[in-house]
Amino acid sequence: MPSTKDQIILLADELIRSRGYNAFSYTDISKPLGIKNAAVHYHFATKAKLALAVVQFHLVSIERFKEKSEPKPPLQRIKLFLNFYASIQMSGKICLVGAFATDWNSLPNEVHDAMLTFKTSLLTWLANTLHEGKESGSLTFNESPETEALSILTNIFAAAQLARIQGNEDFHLIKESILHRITK
Amino acid sequence: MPSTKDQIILLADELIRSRGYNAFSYTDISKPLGIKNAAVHYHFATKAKLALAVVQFHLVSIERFKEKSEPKPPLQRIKLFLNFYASIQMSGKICLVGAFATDWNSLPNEVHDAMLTFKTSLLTWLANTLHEGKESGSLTFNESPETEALSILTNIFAAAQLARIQGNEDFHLIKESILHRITK
DNA sequence: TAGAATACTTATCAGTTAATAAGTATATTT
DNA sequence: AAATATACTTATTAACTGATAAGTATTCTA
Repeated sequence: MPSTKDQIILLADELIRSRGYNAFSYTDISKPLGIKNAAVHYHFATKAKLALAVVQFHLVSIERFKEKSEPKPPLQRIKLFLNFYASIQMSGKICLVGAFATDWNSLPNEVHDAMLTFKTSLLTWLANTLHEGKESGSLTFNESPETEALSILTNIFAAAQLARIQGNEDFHLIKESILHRITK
Repeated sequence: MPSTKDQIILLADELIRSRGYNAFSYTDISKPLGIKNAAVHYHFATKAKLALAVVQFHLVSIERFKEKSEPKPPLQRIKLFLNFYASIQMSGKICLVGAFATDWNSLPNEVHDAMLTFKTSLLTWLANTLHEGKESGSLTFNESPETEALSILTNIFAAAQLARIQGNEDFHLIKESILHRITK
């Protein structure tokens, strides 16, 4: 069973990516976990520090994802990546990047810095994977790997946001068009 | 000089797209306008109704944009569209779609419905413009106009969000890659 | 086994939130 | 000129916010 601290982080992540950073309170954390408000403050003195812990949790998650997908060929890795976003979309959530971009100006510098690390980590991995796929001839695209990575990331995380407005048809159209673009 | 009601809408729009729906208060509206809290409530009884007015303002804006750009050829229209998003990005704001997607679950059905109209209006215009451009031979793309429209919209509005995390270099890379993709 | 660190609870707070009721000045209509 | 509608202000509220201080039970350590 995960520690209280980990449960708080997990729930905060859930809340940030389903309701938004400025739309959840310490009570939204403490009540479901059956603990008191002050217990949350014991683990995370401020809401900003809790937000930082959520980003750090994602940084660890992405590292695990990289390691897990490493043995697979580039196209398979990209598909895993896109399916990961599909699961986000299906659970009614959005990507951390989209969630924090909206509330950017209510977040402290530490969170800004951690989010930059997160974004860079994602884009670097995507660009490297695309590059490797092009070298080996399994992937095709016109732009540089870095630009194509940007295009894919913006496509997929915005698609999860768009899906909130209307169903998930658009999401899958976008997902498929990304795959068309890089496999043709 | 615009009416108080219009000034409230304009300022609310500014606040929603710079800080987020759940990060601004009635005081953030009343203070800069030199009026009292209750005056804002006089024009917009609830915060949700103010949000709805902001969406409706955008619906009118987009209609004006369509009319204004109508005489121009498809590629020029797309360029105007992308430049409009560039101005959003440069002013540190984000698209309404991105802003409300995050706070989606704190918004009432009326706003949801209006946002669906907004999204549909944007995508239909984009798809029609792309279609016209392909017919006349000025634009080229592999997917259907509807899918390409989805791809362009997600690219550009997510790019404005990404730009919050780090500079505006990525934004321009994405903007250029969209143009490459449809002009080649 | 004494002491200290860990993980909380109880109790409280000052500030902010959206919202409401009642009053007032000004402009418009009849 | 009287009546009415418009556009506010004054004053207040209950609920919630993130945060803190002080106390307590349990576990680990020397």
